[in-house]
Amino acid sequence: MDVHEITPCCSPVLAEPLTETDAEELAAAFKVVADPVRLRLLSLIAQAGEICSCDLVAPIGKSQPTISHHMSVLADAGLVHREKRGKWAWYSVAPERLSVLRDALGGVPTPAGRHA
Amino acid sequence: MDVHEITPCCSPVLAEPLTETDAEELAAAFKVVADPVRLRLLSLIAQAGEICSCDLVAPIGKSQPTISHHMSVLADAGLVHREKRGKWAWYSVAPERLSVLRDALGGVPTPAGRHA
DNA sequence: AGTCAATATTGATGTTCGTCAATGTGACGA
DNA sequence: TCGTCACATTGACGAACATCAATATTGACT
Repeated sequence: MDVHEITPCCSPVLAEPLTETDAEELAAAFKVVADPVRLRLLSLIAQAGEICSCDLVAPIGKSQPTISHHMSVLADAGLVHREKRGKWAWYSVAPERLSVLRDALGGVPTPAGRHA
Repeated sequence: MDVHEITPCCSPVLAEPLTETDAEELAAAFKVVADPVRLRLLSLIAQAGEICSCDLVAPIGKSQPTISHHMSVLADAGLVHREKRGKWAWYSVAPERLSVLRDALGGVPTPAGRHA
């Protein structure tokens, strides 16, 4: 499956009416992140900058096929980059892709009062 | 790729290791938004400012119980406010809640220079 | 060649989730 | 009080998904 094309940038959920198709795509994109294992994988990869699958199985505590499956989901969604070097698969995050999701959640330029 | 502007420095997901519990919570939160019907509902409500259930069923094209179910999910997640007035239930969005999700995805509080 | 190590894929299983028909719960008006 | 309208809840069904054991594939090394 190629969930790759998620509408480049501008699907502010709160701004304009979502077509059924746009909603499907956006939902599919969020579904990728809506899993605890994948979130922890993203976290691990981000901190390492670059990491190989062999170092992902143990910290997560799931079987190797399960990790491989989740990494494929993340890679297919474009959230991580996969590079095979020798027998190892090295992963790194694709921040642009995360930004797409973030922007979809409220393209609102921050209500001007939210500074903290 | 034009990643020169990204600065993936400060997102909760990308910044510190997610505990298993934190990952569960975050995933649950994203799961709420990872549904096309709920996204369209959010979109409809946001544009109307305030809207009652009776005006949600037709545009979405699902049964009344289904809409009611999704609205409960959104309300339980705190993404919308529910106010019963007479027989009608009026809904409005809770933007703060969406911000939480957005921040989790790369919490840069809008760099103030990057406007679309 | 042959063997081992790392990762991907297959098949199967249990669970979660979206959906609807039917029914229940209040609220309003005659 | 009775009937109706708006919404919530229940129960059930099917599809999607996360997970693992087993197996396949690919790369490196001798």
